[in-house]
Amino acid sequence: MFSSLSNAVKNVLETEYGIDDIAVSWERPQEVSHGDLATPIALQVSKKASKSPKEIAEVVVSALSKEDSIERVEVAGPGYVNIWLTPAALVAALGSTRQACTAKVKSGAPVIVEYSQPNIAKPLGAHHLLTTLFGQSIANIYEHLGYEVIKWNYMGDWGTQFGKLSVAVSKWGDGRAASEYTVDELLELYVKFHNEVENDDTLEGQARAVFKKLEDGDTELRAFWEDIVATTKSALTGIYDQLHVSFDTDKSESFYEDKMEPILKAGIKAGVFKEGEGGSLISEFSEESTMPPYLIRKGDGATLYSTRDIAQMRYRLDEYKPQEILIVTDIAQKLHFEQLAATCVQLGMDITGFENVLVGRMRYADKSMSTRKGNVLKLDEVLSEAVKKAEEKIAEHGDQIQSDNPQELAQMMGIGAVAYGVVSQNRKQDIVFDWDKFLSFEGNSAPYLQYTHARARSVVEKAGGATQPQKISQLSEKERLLLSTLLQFDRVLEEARKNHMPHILANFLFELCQDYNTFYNAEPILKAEEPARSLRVHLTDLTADVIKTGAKLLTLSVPDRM
RNA sequence: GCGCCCGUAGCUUAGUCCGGAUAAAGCGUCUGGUUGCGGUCCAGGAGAUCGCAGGUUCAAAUCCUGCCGGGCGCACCA
Repeated sequence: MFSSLSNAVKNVLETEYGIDDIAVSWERPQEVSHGDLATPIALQVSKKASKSPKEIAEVVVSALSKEDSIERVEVAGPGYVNIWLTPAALVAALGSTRQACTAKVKSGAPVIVEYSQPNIAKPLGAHHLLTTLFGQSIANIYEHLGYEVIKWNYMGDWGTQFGKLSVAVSKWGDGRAASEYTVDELLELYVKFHNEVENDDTLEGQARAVFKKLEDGDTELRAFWEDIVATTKSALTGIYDQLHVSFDTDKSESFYEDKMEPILKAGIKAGVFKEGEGGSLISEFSEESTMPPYLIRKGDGATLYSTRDIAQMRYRLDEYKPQEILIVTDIAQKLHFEQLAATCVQLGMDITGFENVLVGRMRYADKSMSTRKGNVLKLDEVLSEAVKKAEEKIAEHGDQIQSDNPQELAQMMGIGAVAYGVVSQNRKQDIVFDWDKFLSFEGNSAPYLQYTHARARSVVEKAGGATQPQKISQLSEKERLLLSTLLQFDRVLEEARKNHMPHILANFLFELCQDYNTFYNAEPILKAEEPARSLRVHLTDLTADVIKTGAKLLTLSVPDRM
């Protein structure tokens, strides 16, 4: 429907003013009194057409007034065109919203989404929430819209940190086999290593030497490494399950162990990799770029994350021929990925589909989080605290709770509140960790969405199910508002996908809940006369479906009863 | 030093890419609303020189320049 209106506007602009290269944007007016749809197109083309905005708007209005779906259209303010659609057109258009609740059939080249990136031998920290949840949501939205998605967890399972851990275990461990240590114990040893460096400055060198040995194929170290990887992966699984996070592959740093040599050879041969200080290998960039040189190989011949990232880019392009590669990382890594991209281009790779999707950093109010210092807030602690708070909340409401399974509900609310706190915010924003914020249960929060969903489902159930409304000739103000919000759903999904911004979807769902609750309080549903009753039940049913669909894409579950 | 990001009601944020109507919400605060389809809800009030100063424009939170404040990055960690 929107596209037919857009075409009508485009046609008249072309015939009247010869303007044929403008995209017509539709907005949802802030005020109900401004109609269902509005476009500032007349203001935008005013200069090009050398006519006043109002004059152009009049022309657009007269063209649009011939459209069947339009009840009323007028010029407003400085030159806006405001449109009121007919009730029949509005109700008919709900079909596209209903369709948007079902995942589309997948087709086309795959989209690789890389996110979470935990380090082996370390527990997930609260700060991993950002890349993990934004990545998962972005992947979910792509998948829902019919893209073939490869969800990729690229774990830090290689590198000098392994040398450090090996040194720490042999120096300060209690003699147990490597597989016997828990992740938390491994973290303690890792932290101890960094503390001891202050007393013994040979430790760093030892760690590097041990990693070099591992990389050269030492079988004992290899077995040690495998034990640690297995321990960490099994610990991660539980926490990912709670967050509704899952992956299609976890090909990690070690996977590229044997894929770096060809890259290094080719890069040297092509003259892209040059000798740097101390026998190292670097790539350099043009002066205009202002980027510092990129270290590809260390002076001692050992590889780096940059070496593996180049090999990984090559591998992904060759193996999957993806249309997009989205790597979700925090903003501190921006320079690294710019250098990576420039280096890949120098090596002749076509990386047009690559984007480093940046998320903000999470900080505590006072100290910055650093695994090396051990002052990390562990994610499992955050989650269990959230569930505990939800349990208290449920107990407070006692008799009003209708859920059959309060424990499951506490999980949904607690984990949901934390996840919503992350995913409802612009991903580029830094987040200062604050318990009150993460355990918010009122207002713009996961439980608000969950409550509204349960309420709507309950109404539909009491109505005996929803049916297609017939012969709607008029709409109340609240019905119209809810309806036009519901109609935004498919466009919101596309916008969230295109910009890799899940919070656009979260904001929409919140607004939908507000509009539904306003409607619910203003109009009787079950006691209304036909045909209003069937329309209202239908709107209620669709609202519930949209909330459930959208929430799921954001990793949130919503209960039918609570 | 060079580069990047951020600065919007008391607090937390949306809006900035692509300039347009009276800057939009949540929390907090004040006043109201349930013999009712689920009150974890709803209606309303107060609360903002959009960090500061210039510039471009018919029109600037949005674009440009400078400054201030906060954060981050800048080769042998990832």
